[in-house]
Amino acid sequence: MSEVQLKDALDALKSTGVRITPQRHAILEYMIHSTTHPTADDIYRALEKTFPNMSVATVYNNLRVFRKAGLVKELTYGDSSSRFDFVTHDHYHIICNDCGKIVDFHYPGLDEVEHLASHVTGFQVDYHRLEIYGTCQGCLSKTAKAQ
Amino acid sequence: MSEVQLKDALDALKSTGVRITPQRHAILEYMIHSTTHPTADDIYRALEKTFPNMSVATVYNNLRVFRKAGLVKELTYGDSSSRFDFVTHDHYHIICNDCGKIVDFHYPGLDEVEHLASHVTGFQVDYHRLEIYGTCQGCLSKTAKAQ
DNA sequence: TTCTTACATTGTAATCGTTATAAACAGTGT
DNA sequence: ACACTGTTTATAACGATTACAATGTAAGAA
Repeated sequence: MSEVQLKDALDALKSTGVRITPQRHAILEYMIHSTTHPTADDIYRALEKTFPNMSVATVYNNLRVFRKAGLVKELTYGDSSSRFDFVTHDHYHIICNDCGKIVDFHYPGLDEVEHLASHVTGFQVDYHRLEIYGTCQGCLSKTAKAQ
Repeated sequence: MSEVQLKDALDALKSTGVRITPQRHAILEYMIHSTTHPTADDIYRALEKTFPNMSVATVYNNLRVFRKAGLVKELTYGDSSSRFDFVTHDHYHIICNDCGKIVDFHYPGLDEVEHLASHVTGFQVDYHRLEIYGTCQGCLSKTAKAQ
């Protein structure tokens, strides 16, 4: 199934005239198989073994290419580095304020909010971003024990 | 009315044992009267005249103090610098992808999403963040003319 | 009041994520 | 083979934010 995703992504890229290099292939593959939401540096370090000469700039460049192609979303989480998320179905993120863990969950799109916002402000709406913050089960039980 | 907000904010700070310095007073006052969503540097430059010796670090330090006290929210918008928003009523932001303008709009809280997310993931939910992205009227008419 | 202590501010250096740049390197079409 | 265009690499630069050490300042105890 993720093979299909990869193929679709590569096709989508090719159709927009972007060349498929081994590095791009590897980055996409890594992102699709990754269950976490990696930073640029995560990706860089994960592929270091396979591409000893690859530059961090290549990772950033290609993440930007993917983002422009709509294959990847960038999540700016607080002060630290951005995390990147391969776009699959519509889903949102819930983020643990203690350990930074990010978990996906599904929810029907918030079209109504978009419409209202567009109506009130006169903006042409493109998309939205929703994140929920809290504490994950692991950190909850950790602090419970500590007391 | 914004005088009341300022007084409330100062009281809230004092009650948590935070000292009210002239700089803190000025930063809070600026944020409450500001209709935009200023960056740390905006605040710094605005108060330069009144506090010629104030350091940028002071602005950052105090914004962090305010954030921890729940008086101020930090908006990490893309790659550039964070913007800070004095917390008033529940409102959300719509952001122009062209010029970066941020406009407030009201919408009833998304409690339902929070509940579902909490139920599905087992997180204890604290708060959420929602932003809508698009193009503002000004930029829309600008690009319309350019064609 | 004066001393002491804890918190605040200041100025500057350092950090870290990200981007710019220039050179070397493919692929593709002629 | 040649020119062209897009890609990677390596490194320098940038810019926002933070850490740190020194100085300043307010409040409470003696």
